[in-house]
Amino acid sequence: MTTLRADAQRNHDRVLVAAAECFAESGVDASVDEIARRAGVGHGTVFRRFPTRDALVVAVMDSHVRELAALAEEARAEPGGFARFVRHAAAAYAQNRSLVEGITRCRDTPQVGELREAVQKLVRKAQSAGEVRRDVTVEDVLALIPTASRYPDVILDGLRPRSL
Amino acid sequence: MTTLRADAQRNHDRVLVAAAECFAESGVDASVDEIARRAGVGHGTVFRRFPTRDALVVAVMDSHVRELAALAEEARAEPGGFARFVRHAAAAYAQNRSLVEGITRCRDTPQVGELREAVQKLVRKAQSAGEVRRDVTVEDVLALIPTASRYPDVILDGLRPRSL
DNA sequence: CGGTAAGCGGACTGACCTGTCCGCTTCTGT
DNA sequence: ACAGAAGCGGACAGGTCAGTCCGCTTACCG
Repeated sequence: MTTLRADAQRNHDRVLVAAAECFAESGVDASVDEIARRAGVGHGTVFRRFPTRDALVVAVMDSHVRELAALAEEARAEPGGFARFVRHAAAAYAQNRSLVEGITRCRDTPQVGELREAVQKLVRKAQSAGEVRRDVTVEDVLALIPTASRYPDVILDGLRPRSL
Repeated sequence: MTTLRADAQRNHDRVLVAAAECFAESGVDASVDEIARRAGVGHGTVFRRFPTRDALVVAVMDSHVRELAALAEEARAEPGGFARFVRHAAAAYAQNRSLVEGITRCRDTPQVGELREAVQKLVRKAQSAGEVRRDVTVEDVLALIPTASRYPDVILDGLRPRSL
């Protein structure tokens, strides 16, 4: 990929920012027209950089997913990091309504794969420490985060081993 | 409202059945055309009975909501009925993907009001019996049922008072 | 059985959306 | 400063969907 012309690069960035805002506000189905308007470009310009709307969704989710993965990575270093991660991730979901559907839609991208891996390690560590039920999987944790954004304590309690 | 002509009544019922099926299979955004096709009528007929798509959604949700309310009513009679209700409602949600968004969209209908009331009583009783956290509200329970359709144990455990 | 009101359904409208295309503009290397 | 490449954006095509309308059909009642 040869370098972009300066104006093209600027528009590229503007589109990405505008798309992230639109998705967060109006959900992941925000129209390309709306995004282009907010970015101050024609919608043809959006399609030149991102050949389909889906490509744009993937591009926007990319950075969000990376952040979550980094969060999981960090949390693994601290004791009790699992709960911290769940709370942080839940807060991110609470602030951005596009994350649930957006990340679901990007399930098969390598970035989400890395996120899964990071959370996997975190879960295993927490299980070894007796902080989390043995039968809980990464998928379970990722699936539960949206609910945890409203009910963190219910979810965290529910994930702890029962003190029989 | 004068009584309908026989054929009109039959079509009305067919549309309702078809709509319930389409919503369950394709989600609550299934198109009127699809519903009309399945019902074997023209889509003009659908719009004559249900002036907007939303009215159709409300009509379909109505019976589902009534069932859930009846379930809550029943459960109140039995000991441990709360968990039973949550599991049953969760199962209903699991089988019908339209319930989550459908019921959310009908939040302000009197039927959902009755459901809320029935669940309210059930929750209070369960709290008196020490089966459910004191700080849990009806809204919380209704909001958690979709998650409970995938993770009943996590949710039920999370709703129990902590044995400190 | 025949008149008539009720009902039917498909053609039509207008809004909205994704994705393409091409004449015009702007940047950039020399 | 200039030529040519890179980029721009709005017009356009093609699709879907909700909702309307009206000429034709069908059920009902006397």
